This record gives sequence, C-alpha cells and structure tokens, in this order.
Amino acid sequence: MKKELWRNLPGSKESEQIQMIISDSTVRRLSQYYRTLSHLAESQVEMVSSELLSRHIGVTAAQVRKDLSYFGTFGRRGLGYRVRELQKEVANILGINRIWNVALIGVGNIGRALLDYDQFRIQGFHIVIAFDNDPQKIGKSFHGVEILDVATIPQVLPEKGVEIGIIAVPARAAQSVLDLLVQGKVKGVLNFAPINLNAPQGVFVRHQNLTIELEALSFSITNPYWVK
Amino acid sequence: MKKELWRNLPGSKESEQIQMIISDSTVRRLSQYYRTLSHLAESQVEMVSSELLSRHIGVTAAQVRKDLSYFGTFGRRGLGYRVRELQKEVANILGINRIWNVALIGVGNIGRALLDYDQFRIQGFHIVIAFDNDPQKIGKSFHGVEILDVATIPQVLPEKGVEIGIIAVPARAAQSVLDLLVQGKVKGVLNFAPINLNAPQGVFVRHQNLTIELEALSFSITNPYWVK
DNA sequence: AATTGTGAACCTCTTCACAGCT
DNA sequence: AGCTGTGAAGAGGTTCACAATT
Repeated sequence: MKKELWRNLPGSKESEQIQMIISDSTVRRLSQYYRTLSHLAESQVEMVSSELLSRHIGVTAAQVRKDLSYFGTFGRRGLGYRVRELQKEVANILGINRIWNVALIGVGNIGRALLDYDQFRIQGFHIVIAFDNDPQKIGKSFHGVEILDVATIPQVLPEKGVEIGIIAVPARAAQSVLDLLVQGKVKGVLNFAPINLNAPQGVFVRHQNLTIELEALSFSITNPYWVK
Repeated sequence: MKKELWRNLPGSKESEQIQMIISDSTVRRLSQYYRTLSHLAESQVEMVSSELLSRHIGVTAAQVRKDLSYFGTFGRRGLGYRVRELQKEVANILGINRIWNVALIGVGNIGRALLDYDQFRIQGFHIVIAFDNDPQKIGKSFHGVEILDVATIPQVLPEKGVEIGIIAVPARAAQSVLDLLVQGKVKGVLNFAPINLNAPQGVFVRHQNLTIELEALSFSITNPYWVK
C-alpha cells in the first residue's frame, strides 16, 4: 500500500499533475530526525519508535509518522523503524547523500567563523572557495580556502562545481552579490545579511538572521503571557 | 475603538482570563517591520502604508495590518502610518526600547564571531561577559569582553545584570550549560548547539541551527517540485 | 480617493483515533 | 500486544473584502 509523492513532470498529462507541497516545517523536522537517527546509530541502537524519535525533537509521535508518510512507508507496524535504514532514507529525501560544493561570499567575522565551522564539512557541505571585495584579502587563503575577487564569481563558480552560495556581506551589498551568484548558476543561497532578497524563479534563498532571534527572545521575556 | 491584548493576570477573574497567544511568525515579522521602519526613518520618510511595508518584507499588506492590530491601532485610515511613531511602538512591543545584558558561553569560532558582531550591540544586545571551560581562555579577554570559568555562571550572571544567554558550545555540553544559566536566573537563551534542550517553565529557549538551513536548501534543490 | 482595521472565509498544519500489520 | 500509516477532525495562521475614517 505504498503511497508516494508524484513529481509534476513537464510531460505528464493534466490529470497526473498532482502537485504535492512539502511544508518548510516538515523539511526542518526531517533534518532533526536525521541528526537524531545519526546519534542513535552511533549508539548502536537498532530500532526506534516514532514515540522515542518524537521525544528527542520535542514533537508528537503522530507528527513524526505523518512527516515520514509523505515520502513512503519506512516502518514496521508493531516494531518501529530500523535506525540505519531510516537514516539512509531521510538522507536521500534531504539530498544529503552526497557532497555539496559551497561558495562563501564575505570573509568578515561571520564569514571566517563559517569557514572555521567543522560541522558544515562533516555534514557534506564543503566550502571550496571564498570571495571578498577587500584588496587586502583577495589572493590570500583562510583555513585552506582561497579568497578571490567577487567580480570573478560568475566565472569561477561553474569551474568549481559550486551549487550553493552563502552570503555573509553587509546588507547594502547583499542583493548585488546574489545577482552575481545567480549569474554563476547557483541553485540555492543561504543569506546572513538582514535584508530581503529578490531571486529569480528556481533559485532558492533562505535567511539566517541572528538579531531576529534575539528580538523574538526579547519579546517573549517582555510579554510572557502572550507566548506559548 | 481600541482593541488590545489582555494579560492573563494572576488575580484576574475567570471571565477576564482572555489568553491571547501571539504566533512566532508574527513576532518574527515584527522584528522585520522594525528593521524596515528604521531604514525608512533614516531616509527621512515620514509616512508609510501597509502596502509599502509589506513589499519590503515580502508578505501581503493584510498581513502587516493584521499583525499590528493585535497590539493596538497605530495607523490613520486613508493616510497610512507615521514612520517614527510606528517604529517606537514596535520597539515597545518587542521590548527592545532598552539595553539587554547578554552572556556568551563558549568562545570557539562561533562564539568569537558573535563577540565580534557589531549588529548585536547596535540593536541593544550587549555581550557583557563570556564563559568557557578551557583554562587557556579563562582569565583572558576577547574584544574587551572578559572570559570566565563556566562554573562561575550562577554567581556572576546576577552581578552583571544578565538576562539573556547565548550558548555556543558543543552539543554534548549544551544541556549542562543551560542548567547553569537557569541557576543564574536568565530569562531567555539563544542556542547554537544542534540539540534540543529542556528548560523549566518561564525560561525561553530559541534555536539557531546553521546546518538545518543548509539541509533545507539541499532538499529544495533536490526536490524543486515539492516546495513553493 | 486612499488606506486602515477586522470579521469571515479560506487554507494549511497538527493531532486524534483507529484499522491494519507484525 | 505493540506500533505504524492515515483519513478525518481540530487548531491555527493567512487572505479576502468591505465598512469606517481621513
């Protein structure tokens, strides 16, 4: 009784165009399931129930089962899920069963911290090249990663097989950097600049805004009765 | 016809206990409205419509008006909102009309980047003290911020007037650091460690997970038909 | 004429509850 | 007996559409 998502293939007939959208919340939880499954696998745990998995993440067991059900049937009724098997399945779903080449733009304090951040490499995201517009930095290397002129982005990215860009430049420069990344044919961008960016259809942009989170904390502390 | 949220005050009668919950999405958008309003104010713009504000953030105008309506009536029909007035109101709502003293725990690569990150100070979040468990670092200073032994957290935080903690330690140490912060009577925590944390009622914890965002990007690129 | 504030409609996500396997 | 997979119900968040106001 396998149920799977159908791609909205270009050539498919009207009647087959069942467009299924996976919510951002589900994707983010999948990433957390993957991390938990990795820990369990390291601890030699063989089987796991949706109940146990859910407690590690802080959601309900039904939520875990529902999330997984969008992609297939991975468990055994009465038994649970095989840890290593499910870990592999989730990696396939997330597309992290491979190496992603990443470019970093902006080698300021945040950029340097990211270059230094082992976790990216461990998870298969390899920063293979960096860019800056500061002549002092261009031509140098940081943590074994070469720093080039931002102007060369469109040319260099395809050569290096880069598909993901990380923007760590000031807000005023972020949109023009994004435009260069688009010229360089990246498919996804992680933006640390606190500004909304316009990307063409098909280029995915996600935002990581450090002050939003602090301000949200400030709100919760200031108005404790207005939050869960 | 002013409508405002009522606090669920401890002494209030049953019938008055109208518990209004503000969603996380609304709070995060408020933070973005504030940033946009600040830019507009710097540019000497006097009035702004919900339509214009919405386009800066990438939401609908109705969404902007609905978000603001939870807290009062700030606009003039036919005219829009006064930029500086609304900016102040949003600052009050978010609780950022003041200085927050912040403690940083973990002076590794991420921690150092945060110490170095001007934006926090500009937005009124002052990192006044840092902690680590590395004897090499304890006693030193970084960017004018003293680094103390994590063991002293419960004692030092009240002395320094710290209400917010930032956890930038490895996952395995994060829960014990949180427990120390709770002893030190912090009210909110921003956690960079990729692990779920258990906090007592009344202590707010938010997570900033850098790899979740990259993995979500990987999902979007790998399955473009399954996302918006 | 322009724009807000807001109930109602709509849509999306989460939880419930139970049939179906192991 | 235990646990998954899932349709249906429920809860929550967003958009619509229009009366009210400047």
